[in-house]
Amino acid sequence: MERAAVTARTSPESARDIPEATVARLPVYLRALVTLSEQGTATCSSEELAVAAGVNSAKLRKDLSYLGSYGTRGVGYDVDYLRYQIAREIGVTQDWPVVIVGIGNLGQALANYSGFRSRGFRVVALLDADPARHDAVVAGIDVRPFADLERIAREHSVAIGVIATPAVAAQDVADRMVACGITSILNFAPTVLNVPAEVDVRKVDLSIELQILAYHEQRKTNGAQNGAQDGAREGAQTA
Amino acid sequence: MERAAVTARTSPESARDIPEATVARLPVYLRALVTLSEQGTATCSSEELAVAAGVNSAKLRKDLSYLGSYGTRGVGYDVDYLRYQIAREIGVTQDWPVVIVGIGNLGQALANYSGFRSRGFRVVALLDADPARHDAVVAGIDVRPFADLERIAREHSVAIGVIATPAVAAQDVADRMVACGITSILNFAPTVLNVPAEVDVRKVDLSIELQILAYHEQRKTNGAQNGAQDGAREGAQTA
DNA sequence: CTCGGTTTGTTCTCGCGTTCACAAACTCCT
DNA sequence: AGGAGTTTGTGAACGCGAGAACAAACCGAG
Repeated sequence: MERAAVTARTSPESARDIPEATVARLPVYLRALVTLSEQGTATCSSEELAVAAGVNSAKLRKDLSYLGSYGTRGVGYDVDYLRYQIAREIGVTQDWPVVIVGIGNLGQALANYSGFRSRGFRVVALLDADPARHDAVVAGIDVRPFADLERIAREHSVAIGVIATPAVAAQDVADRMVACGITSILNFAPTVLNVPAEVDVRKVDLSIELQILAYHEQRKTNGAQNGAQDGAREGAQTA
Repeated sequence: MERAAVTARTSPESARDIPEATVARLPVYLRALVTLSEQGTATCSSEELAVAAGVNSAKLRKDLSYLGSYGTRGVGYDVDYLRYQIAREIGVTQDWPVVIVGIGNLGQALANYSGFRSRGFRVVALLDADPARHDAVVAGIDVRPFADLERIAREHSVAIGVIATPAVAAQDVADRMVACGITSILNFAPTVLNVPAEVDVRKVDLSIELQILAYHEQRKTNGAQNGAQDGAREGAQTA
């Protein structure tokens, strides 16, 4: 993992240390470029792209500058060219194999998500620990026993796993994934995963997002008057 | 900071400016406290809670200090007391009514998510523009026409809406939500929403999360050599 | 009461990310 | 060819968040 000094300049243009905040925005730019391309737009300015991506144009330009100089001053960016460059930088010029574990409501929704294949990913297996689900076919893919994980991960060189199980099972699934060589995990289960440092985990948590909204919503509605909810909010001094 | 004179108040000035980064972590702490409470833990130190929440203990203490002084030096935090204080600060001591628009695979999964009610939210309506879905009952709730949004939003004083439609419909849905007085939107559609400044939008985007993972994954596997993607020219060293 | 051990709350410092502002570079028109 | 008008790429200032470190506060033992 120590590629600190080995950041060789083998590839001509690729920038070496892209800030994390920029990495998180590149997919947004990529999607905006795809949309522009489908609309027949050949070139766009940083201002146009920034509006389409919902960000500040100065931030956009700085983000793109980490990848290299792919624009033309006085003109803008070639949509298809920039789109390819960002896709290459992210690493989605061809598909990554992905396994989904936990084929409940959410897992089925994910399996049916059409954006997978069009955006650089391919679902190679659906796994579930519950034998009652093993007969099902979801999104054209057989649901297999969780025990098949190791074989499938090996056969397809799977590096990315998605966890859509209940919270109690998530840590076990993660452990097995790590043991099978998976080094990137997208976790939909509402729990904190414990994994080795070299494994990347991103979490998507519905209730956390809603609670963040609730916090701000409370501030808004309390601006004029406390309430809308109820009045039983006095400082209940327990203990 | 001993602002005891102020912290005794109820809502008005209890904690004015909580950093956004802290707000985003409060729900994580809340969940960890609920788990600890269910396990029968009465008190915990910042270190224990930090481990359970997956963060640094110094960060945890600083976050909690924005809410007030709810701990006891030399002892730690009373689990149930702190849990209540965080829930109150977030605003989930009672349920927020929520509408879900777009009852496809994802919308159904969200409607069935049991974490809603237990974490401060109550689904009051499921709406879909497709008449073919209007006969369905999902999670015990009738799927209604999208046109019912205004009536339902008014009757239930709905402030939070969830968009689970295809991307092309999302902006229209958002516009209608805003027109109905909804001021917080959780958007699962893969598109950028354009809303007035006073409306909060949070987006959850599967393919963006996966692409971020793919970027780091590419860096890991390309540790030594760059260009395993489009470059078969260079001997692919899969170390 | 005093003292030692423990844990919180807070201050300080540092690094990252955002934004402004502008020179460099390109096109188009005359 | 040259100048006017655009737009990119980037240096610099600024604000926020992360983490270390420490004084204050609390408990229990003697």
